[in-house]
Amino acid sequence: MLTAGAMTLRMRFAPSPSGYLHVGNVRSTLFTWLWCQSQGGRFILRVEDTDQERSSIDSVRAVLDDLQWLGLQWDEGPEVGGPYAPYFQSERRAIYKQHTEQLIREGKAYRCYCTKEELDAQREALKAKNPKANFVYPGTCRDRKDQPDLPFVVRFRSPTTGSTDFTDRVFGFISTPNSAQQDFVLMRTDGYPLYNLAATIDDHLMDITFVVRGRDHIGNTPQQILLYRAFGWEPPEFGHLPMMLSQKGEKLSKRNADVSVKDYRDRGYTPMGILNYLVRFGWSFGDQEIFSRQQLIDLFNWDHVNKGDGKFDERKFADVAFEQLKRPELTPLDEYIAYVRPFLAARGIENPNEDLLRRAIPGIRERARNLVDAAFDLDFYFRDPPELDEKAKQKFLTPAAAPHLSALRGVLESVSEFAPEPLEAAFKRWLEASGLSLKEVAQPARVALTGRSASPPLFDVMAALGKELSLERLARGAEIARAG
RNA sequence: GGCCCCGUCGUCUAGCGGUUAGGACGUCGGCCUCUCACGCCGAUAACACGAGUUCGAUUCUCGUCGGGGUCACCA
Repeated sequence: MLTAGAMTLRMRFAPSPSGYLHVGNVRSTLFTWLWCQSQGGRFILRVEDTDQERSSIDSVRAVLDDLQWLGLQWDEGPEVGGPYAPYFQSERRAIYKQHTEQLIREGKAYRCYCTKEELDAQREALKAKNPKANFVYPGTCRDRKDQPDLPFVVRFRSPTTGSTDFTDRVFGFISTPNSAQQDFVLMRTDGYPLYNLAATIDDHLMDITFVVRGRDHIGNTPQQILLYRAFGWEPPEFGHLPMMLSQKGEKLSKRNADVSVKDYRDRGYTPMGILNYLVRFGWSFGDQEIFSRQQLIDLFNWDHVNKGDGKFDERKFADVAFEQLKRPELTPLDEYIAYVRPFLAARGIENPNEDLLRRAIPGIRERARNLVDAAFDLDFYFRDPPELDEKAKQKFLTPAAAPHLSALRGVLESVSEFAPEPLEAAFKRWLEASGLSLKEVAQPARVALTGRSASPPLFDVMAALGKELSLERLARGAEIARAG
């Protein structure tokens, strides 16, 4: 139907910089980005900042930062430029004005002098008579003569018969009767374009071939198609995604700071942890749940995109994020280190010993569900002496345990290779000779070494800490235990 | 209310006429174990309802009910 084939795929993400980037936006962007990656398409970022009241430069910055952190880099747009610049709609006003004037000249749009107040009054009057009535602009100014001295908005002259149809990549054929359409506003009194006008003009001028966005835009699509036709342009393909609802089933909004990318980043989720959860929301690949970035690029397709809305599940999200963090093939050691560094810094550990960090991370991988936890789990390795948990101290660093710790220190002093196996062997020999059980000694030793009653396996901890630190901590633990 | 869309365990989902309706999260048991975890085993729980079509419907059609989106000089 639409021109395809030889034409290069060009897709876009067009955020309005009026708040944090939330997970719903990210999912649309992710699907867009993935499809561009796999099809060799171009991914364009366009900032829809035509609403001066709501847009802010800080929000632009936040959106760009979040996208880059997630690894959803755009090929054209702010910072990287491109052949269709500028990519900020606020800098394209002349273009919208020119196109609007063209529509007016051709009689496809007209100036409307009704004020907001007048319209609001009409709407209220109607509602007063019949609360369920649907107010539509009555077309008051459709054929009104120009009033050079009055402020005006520009309205589109919508058809009243027939229907506007399109075939959605996800939802299939969607037909909307034009009788349900009204003369929607294209340009405000202040000369700024409204969303449908600006998006349509830019999508065409920027050669966008495939528009992917949330289902909340389905109602805008007929209006935009009407505009494409009015300009004599060919509409792109459209693909709408089902809604991502909050846990409670409400629409996600930018005011919901608790579902913003920034928030999950602060909570210690990695980019792939976030993307992996989001990609499975509305898309599936059989029973597979966990994917690498490259797998996603290779496997993503539109055949398995669902239509049904869904509710966001915090616990499932946490689990997917954990799964990504846990597996070394998904988060290699070097990446893990880079990710966890800021969280260690937040705990006051600014320059952790690199070797120690490398040795310690394998032991905490399977128990840290996120990077906040990881930094906590790693903490005792780098703090000397380790922070001592009061309860653990009282329970295990008792006078009775003191001689055991001293003895253990002596035993380990003679171990030359500080690796888990030799350590365990030496430990067990000593237990056998002294008639002690591992259970009796393990917890006091753990508290001495880590300051806590829960940690990775003892021998792994000692191996990671190394001989010097291990002996030092056992000695100190024995001292504390003796003092009771 | 108009227009549009959707409907499989509590949640994300597999299924594309014949299945003991599968997986994952969660929850509840158990195993493993030096602690905490990881892991493993098991249990729990779903085709909204009603008519058709068909030898046979979770699957196709229609209706009902339910849910959602949208109807701005926001995007």
